[in-house]
Amino acid sequence: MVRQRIQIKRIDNVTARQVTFSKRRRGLIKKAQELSTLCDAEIGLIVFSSTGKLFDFSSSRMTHVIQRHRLHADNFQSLEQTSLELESEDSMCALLNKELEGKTQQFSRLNGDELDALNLEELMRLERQVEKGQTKIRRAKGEKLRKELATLKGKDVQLARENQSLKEQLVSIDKDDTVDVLSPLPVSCSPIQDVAVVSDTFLRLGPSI
Amino acid sequence: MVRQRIQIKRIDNVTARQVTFSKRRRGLIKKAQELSTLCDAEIGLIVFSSTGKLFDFSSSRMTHVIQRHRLHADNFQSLEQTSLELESEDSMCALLNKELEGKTQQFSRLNGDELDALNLEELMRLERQVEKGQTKIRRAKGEKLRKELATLKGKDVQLARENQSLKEQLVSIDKDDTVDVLSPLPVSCSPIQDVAVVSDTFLRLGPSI
DNA sequence: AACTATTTATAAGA
DNA sequence: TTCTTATAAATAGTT
Repeated sequence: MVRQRIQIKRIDNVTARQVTFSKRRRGLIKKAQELSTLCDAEIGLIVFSSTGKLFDFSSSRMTHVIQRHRLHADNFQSLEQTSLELESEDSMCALLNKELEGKTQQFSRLNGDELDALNLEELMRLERQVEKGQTKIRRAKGEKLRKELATLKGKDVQLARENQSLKEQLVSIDKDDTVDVLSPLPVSCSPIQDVAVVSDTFLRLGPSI
Repeated sequence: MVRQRIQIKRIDNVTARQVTFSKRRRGLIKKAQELSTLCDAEIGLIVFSSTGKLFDFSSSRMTHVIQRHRLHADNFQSLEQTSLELESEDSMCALLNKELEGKTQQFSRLNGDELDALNLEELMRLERQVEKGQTKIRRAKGEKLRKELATLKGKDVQLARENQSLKEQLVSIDKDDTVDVLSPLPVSCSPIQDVAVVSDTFLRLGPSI
């Protein structure tokens, strides 16, 4: 519908799907609001993202909209309504269970387990998928690392400065000879520990930063 | 919002309101459909006109959408929970739902998405996890490949043998001069296609067999 | 319902 | 995520 008209079919790319979802969800909710205001309509809108997140809008209490819908639905579906109503929780559980199983299997396969049933092509697709994820993870790691190092560097400089000023203080105190230099320094005067964090971070790095 | 931009407030003129309702209702439902298709979202939309007429759309069973909505609502409205009915099925569903969300997130992260909340150490753990999976997947691919090649090789040998025997038959038939050699060979006599599978398989292989 | 001048929504890219 | 922008889609007012 813009730049280029798109087909109305599932967007495979996860990122693109999330972006589109975010934009269109807001558009949809805005339209629902406008319709309810302009035409004095009672509206309930429920949206679950593919990741299971809930978004909703209702012009009045959602429970009221749902109640009213049930009343109307009863007129036309009194046959299947009773049995469905009773089983709904059960079937909900069953559905969730099935979803969970599917997701668990996908997860296992991404971890290299339960691969027996896959054919060569599927294995190769899986391999590509893992490589994509790997790239993203490494990029995220690199960024996180850069940020952490920048922070530590700043801290480092600051601590070195503090160190310097503390040394100067000690020198001037030594001159006065009025202080017991054997008593422990207050905590804030022990920069060595904090500086050590820098090298610790370096040690924890993998081979492929 | 055309010819002249309109204010989003109740349309007083009854006719105009009905017309607008009809147009916008269709637009809204179309948008809901598109969003559910494009983004794999579960959507329920309920609209009552000011005259009390019901229009609705749901990407799956409306009852399912409503149930799922109640589950989510329950998580945030523990105040008004009637403690009696929530004991069994509902809490079971809520639990499954939570599990599913958790698994979905893990899955996303393995795919390199939703990494923002992870710290450096977690990212590195994730990287190692992906590498392990990758190794397993590659091993599985290699094995699958070896098997497929072995099978094809066997087939190849057999087809070569068949080819040979067919040629011999042709030679002996030529001698007789009793056969129309222009008529197409029966399917089972066209070994070229089958042999081609071998090289096709080679072409499809990734760089890291 | 159809038309069409405009507004709005939004896909792609930054 | 948020902004921008070119373009597609929706729609207010009219016929």
